[in-house]
Amino acid sequence: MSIPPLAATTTAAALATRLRQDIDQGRWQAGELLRQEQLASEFGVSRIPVREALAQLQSEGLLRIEHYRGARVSWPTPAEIDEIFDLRHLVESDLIARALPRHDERSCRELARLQGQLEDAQDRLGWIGGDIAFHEALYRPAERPRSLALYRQLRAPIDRFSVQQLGPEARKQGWAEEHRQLITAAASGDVPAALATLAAHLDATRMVVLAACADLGDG
Amino acid sequence: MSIPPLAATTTAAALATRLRQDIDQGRWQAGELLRQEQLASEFGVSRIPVREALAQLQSEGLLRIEHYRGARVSWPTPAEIDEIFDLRHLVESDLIARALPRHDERSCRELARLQGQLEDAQDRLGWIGGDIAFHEALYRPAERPRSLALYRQLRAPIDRFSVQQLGPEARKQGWAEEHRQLITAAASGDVPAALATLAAHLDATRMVVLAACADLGDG
DNA sequence: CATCGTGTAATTGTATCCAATTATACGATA
DNA sequence: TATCGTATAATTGGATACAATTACACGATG
Repeated sequence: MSIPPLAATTTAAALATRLRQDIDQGRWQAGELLRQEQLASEFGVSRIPVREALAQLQSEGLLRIEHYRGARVSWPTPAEIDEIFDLRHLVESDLIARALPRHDERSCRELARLQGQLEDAQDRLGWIGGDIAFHEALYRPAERPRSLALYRQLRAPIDRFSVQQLGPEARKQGWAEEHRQLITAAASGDVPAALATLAAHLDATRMVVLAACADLGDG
Repeated sequence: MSIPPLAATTTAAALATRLRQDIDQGRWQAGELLRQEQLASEFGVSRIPVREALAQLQSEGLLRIEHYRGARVSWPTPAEIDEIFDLRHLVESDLIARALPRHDERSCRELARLQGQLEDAQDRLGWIGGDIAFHEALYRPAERPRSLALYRQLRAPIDRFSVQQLGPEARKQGWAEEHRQLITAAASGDVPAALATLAAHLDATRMVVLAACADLGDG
């Protein structure tokens, strides 16, 4: 059981978290403008923390702020999505190779627990959050904080496609199977197997995300 | 000749650029606090754009903002520096391998021009800026905007050590020689040679930065 | 009818002001 | 004397108010 985080956070950060979810859930279309005043009144705050939240999301690559015009959600092109998955392949392969030798029985139990929790997730946001948690637990023993942050940063702009396109059912079998193979590889320290599974996992996800991107671009 | 950017920028962005330089030049010590009011009066603006600039620099990893306490410049540990250079190796190797086949006579002339400009640089900031420009021109033909942005992001938190430690003389020979080898490899499309030179270039820089980190940590 | 000014409304960027929190000085107490 | 508690100052976070810029409606003109 985790200790509650003493609530010492800023409203701008809370807003950023909320807006991140809204973007993932497709609240705004491709180039639609996010109005500061509207968001401020919606959440009962002034525009100052709204602006700081928008700046934060811009630094995460989720939207782009144009001078005196407004903030519009960014829409990765298929080429950018490809590039992001190539980068994820580079970074996550490095992470998993470093993490695997350092996994132990306890960390593998944790992985299994997270996977169970993931398969029980009810809504799409919980499901994507569970997937993130699983992979972070998989990579954490590498003790590479910068790479882990980079992993998060690379996922951020494309998770919306998974959230919006995939229900908890789509590709659930293949994806759960790959996760279980990763747990097995972690338990036995089989780096080549983990690398192969990870590559397959990423390639499959890439195809789904590209398809979702095309669909949402049309609609 | 590049067209001047129509000056359409915000004061927060201008402040961020200036503060970035100040951090690179060692204006603040390891955990020293940046005072908003002081910066605001120094630049003749209110605290609002100062805060936005600080938030921007935090997102770049140059400083960390603590709630109701203030912003202090972040100080990478040797382990973090190692990790950053490992990531640079991954990303820049990928970039150079993709860029090399797409270099032509014109782009190589541009590389040579930038290298000449770099060797003429007078102050340390101009020198580091020239190094950044050279590597960006080297990687740009890859047409991988995300990777290029990542390259910038990885350099940002460690360039200060190069700026503060290295004069234009330190390791100038070896470093200029490596740059010329990279130009030759680009002209001939010799990917293995470029990868080897890049690896050596990065490793040499890593050593210098780690030494500078240790020195500045002591003083 | 299309196109170009012009003026007004809407929106963002910044300054000023207030509230919330933290740091510091100073005295009480063991 | 060292430590704790309290009052005050210093600082940040946020709200309100104003200035700068852009978007839009509307009419004039070819």
